[in-house]
Amino acid sequence: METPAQFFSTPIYYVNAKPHLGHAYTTIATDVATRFKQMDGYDTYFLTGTDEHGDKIVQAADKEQQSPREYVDKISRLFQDLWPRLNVANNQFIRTTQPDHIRVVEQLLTRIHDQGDIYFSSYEGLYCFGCERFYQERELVDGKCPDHGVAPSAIKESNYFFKMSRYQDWLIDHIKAHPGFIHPKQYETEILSFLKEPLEDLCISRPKSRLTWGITLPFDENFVTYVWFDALTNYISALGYPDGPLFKKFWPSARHFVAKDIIKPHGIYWPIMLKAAGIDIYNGLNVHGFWNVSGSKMSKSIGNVTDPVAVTDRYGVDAFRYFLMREMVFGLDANFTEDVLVSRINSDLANDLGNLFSRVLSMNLKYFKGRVPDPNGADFPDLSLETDAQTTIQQFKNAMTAYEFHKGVEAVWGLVSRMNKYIDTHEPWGLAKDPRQHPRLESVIGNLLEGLRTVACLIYPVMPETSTKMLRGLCMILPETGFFPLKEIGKWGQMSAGACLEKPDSLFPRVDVPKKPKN
RNA sequence: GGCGACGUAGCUCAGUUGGUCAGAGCAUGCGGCUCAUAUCCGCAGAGUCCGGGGUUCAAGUCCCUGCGUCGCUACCA
Repeated sequence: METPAQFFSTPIYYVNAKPHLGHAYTTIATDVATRFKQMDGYDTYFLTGTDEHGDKIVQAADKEQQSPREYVDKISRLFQDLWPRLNVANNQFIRTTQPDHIRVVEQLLTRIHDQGDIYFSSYEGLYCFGCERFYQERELVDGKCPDHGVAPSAIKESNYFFKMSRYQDWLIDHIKAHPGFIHPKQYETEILSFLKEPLEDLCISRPKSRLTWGITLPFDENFVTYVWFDALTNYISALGYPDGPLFKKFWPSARHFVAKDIIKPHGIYWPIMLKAAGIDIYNGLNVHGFWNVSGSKMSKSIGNVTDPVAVTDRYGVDAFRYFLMREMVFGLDANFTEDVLVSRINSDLANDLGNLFSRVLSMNLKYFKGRVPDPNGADFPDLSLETDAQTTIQQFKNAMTAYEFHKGVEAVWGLVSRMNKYIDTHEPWGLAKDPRQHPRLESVIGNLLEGLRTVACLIYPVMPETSTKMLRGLCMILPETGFFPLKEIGKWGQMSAGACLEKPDSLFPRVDVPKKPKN
């Protein structure tokens, strides 16, 4: 049987500011999904990158007295350097200023232009010379430009337009015929409701008199292409469209992760562009919500733009990744607060998981000098955790397959909790006092070790470092991939009997919280 | 204005297709254990599931309506 392929992407991030919490979340979520699919037996490809053309880039570069090229190199570098620090294992980092990307954009534009879905037309609008842009009536304040306080002038400009309206009915049918194309469902509803209104055609160019930092239209050298034909095309240019082996293997298995602010370009423009170009439509869109910080929207003026580097430096990468996946219901908004992060670290990671790992291994050390009990020793069906583990694996798989990361994490913690109860119920310290009970004690410890192995395997997508640390502590020999395939995890008795386990370091030290004085 | 989301225990929030759905975690109180990172386990409390109406044998769960919070309203040519 052929290995199924799965392509995941993040948006390419616009390099007009440095990376923040939102970028980190999208990218980590995509990384988690990728790692999970690998465990589930897929060949995966994970793409991220930066979007580097356009007006705002030129302005930002001017402000820093740099050329656009210098400027985009600098900011793009910040993104490229961030991902390894967050344990994000992307296969490729694409930049829209790369020649091979530019070539594909040109090809795509040519193709769609040749078949007649791009036309030239003039537009008359309200233009502010200070801002160098057109305004919609509703954007004006008392009929004046909000930045300059000057009434804009009515001027005429000609541009190229993409005939999206032609494909509106097709898109509606496509969405309805492919459940899950836009996930979660509430965003599909949203897109379909947009599509109830007639689509207007998309302006895809800017005259070079106004903007030169872009890709020149292949059919008119006086214009550059604007935003979406440049940015969205990255998803296929990165794979080497039209003939590259990656493209042949991974297209159209793409699922694009995006935040809810860019569902329209991804849910409407992009499928229509593909359709017009005669390219297969991507598999689907995974849309997530926004992170608020301490209860308010992230913004520069409030000063709560959260820097992922600062958080991970302080609390660790795995704790950060865990928090993001556990705390946000995929698709809904969530709140990021340092208090809540610390509370999650202390209760879930230190008290539940870390302490469980520690108590089991120290009992094994105390009662059996660290030797792993023989799985073929005495069998006590009433002591088996195998069914619990298998149930957990199934729940985990179901949740992760549906991109419900918080549920996947919860399923694993359900097992952690059951193991803590199990210890209390069977009181190994009581069994240890009676030599006749030693076979039972061995079975209890053996089951707990197997349970820990299961947990260690399952947390791999979310917390790869901790997974490895735990598996090493359990003397499991890691496959070269760094993880155990999902379908192999449930098999009981995989620990090597007789291996000698040492007392490990704490997985997650508690974070001291100064008690708040009452009142 | 239009469209959409949300409004569930002190706090943060889960609740696919209507029928153990009145929940989890945290916080709080009491009790238990000692293997463990002063960790773990048990028990307890509170909520008219925003208000009102409707459909149904049965509704946080569907429909209508009111209130509150938030987001989008694109092609910024």
